[in-house]
Amino acid sequence: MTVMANNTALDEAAAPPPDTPVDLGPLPDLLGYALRRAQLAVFQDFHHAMEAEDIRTAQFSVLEVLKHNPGLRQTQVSFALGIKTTTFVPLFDELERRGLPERRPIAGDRRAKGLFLTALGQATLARLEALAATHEARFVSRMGPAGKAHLLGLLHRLADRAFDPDLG
Amino acid sequence: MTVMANNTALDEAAAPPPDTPVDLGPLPDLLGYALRRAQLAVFQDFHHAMEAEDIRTAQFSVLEVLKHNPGLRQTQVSFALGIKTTTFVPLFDELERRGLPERRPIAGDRRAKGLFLTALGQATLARLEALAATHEARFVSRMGPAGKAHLLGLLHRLADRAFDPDLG
DNA sequence: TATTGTTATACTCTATAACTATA
DNA sequence: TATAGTTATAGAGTATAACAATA
Repeated sequence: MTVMANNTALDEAAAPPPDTPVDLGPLPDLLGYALRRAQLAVFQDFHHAMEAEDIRTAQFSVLEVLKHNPGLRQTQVSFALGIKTTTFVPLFDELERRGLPERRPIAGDRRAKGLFLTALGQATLARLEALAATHEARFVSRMGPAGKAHLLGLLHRLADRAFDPDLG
Repeated sequence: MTVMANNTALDEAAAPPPDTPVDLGPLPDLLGYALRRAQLAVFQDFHHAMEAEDIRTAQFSVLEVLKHNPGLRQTQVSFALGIKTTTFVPLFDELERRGLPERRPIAGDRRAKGLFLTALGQATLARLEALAATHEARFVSRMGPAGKAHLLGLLHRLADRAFDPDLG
């Protein structure tokens, strides 16, 4: 613990020199802080990898869900990804404007719309998946496949409410 | 892999029933996706835990840094936490309005300001730390202290550029 | 000239309310 | 009455540009 001789009640206080290393206190030992730093690093690398294709994480997730579940309704896609429907609309509008997915009417319910990848969307997603795989490999190389598997398991324990002891 | 009989070019396409389980494809195996889900769960619990004190993660981080580094300049605090100075200003304004930290002039540089916790800020932070400890324990109970230590190590490998093999 | 702090602006993500057209 | 999709709005976080005061 550093001596805190500067923390006085003086009107004018001496400050540490500008390049003093900063003590982050308990933050590095908090799961939330470590998760935020790791997520920022991974997402920044993802965005950098996808720069040429101009695709962000939420957009990539939507395209993947449409690939694996063609015809889903907007509410189903947004719920599955934890995106509010009000957020989903402009996100999908932009993708549709670029011709990657499209809305189609659904027989039997004129309120709802089925979402599908276009041929262009399928071809684009194939390129995105290759970029994502390279991106992923960059981080897996830091811990090995076993480390990644262990990490995914631990992250799942954090994200899944079923592991909350308060919920039985 | 599900048969994708619905992915036709028909104007009107049949949709899966509304409660069909959604196939997330490769997303659950991607580190970024798992990190985002875990971070959302942990941050939501943090915000719930801090609801009575009306403190968010970035605010808590700033208060902790001031506790451990009284007198730091704004640029030093924001740089250490990865917050832009333009974001930091209104964030700190709000905390100062509530009387938790304060800006003081620095002897020798009339441009800069030293940041300090007030007595109220110190007392408040003590309560926040107790709430944060309870919050943290909720998640540690899902994996044990060894699991947390392992997780922090893996997250550090993701966040720290020093582990990037491309950088030597 | 460069730095500290600040204001202004904009874009993304998130959250809420309210509206339409259908069911 | 409820649901699918949408619009509008507002709050946070993030990013850039520009400015005043000072070094």
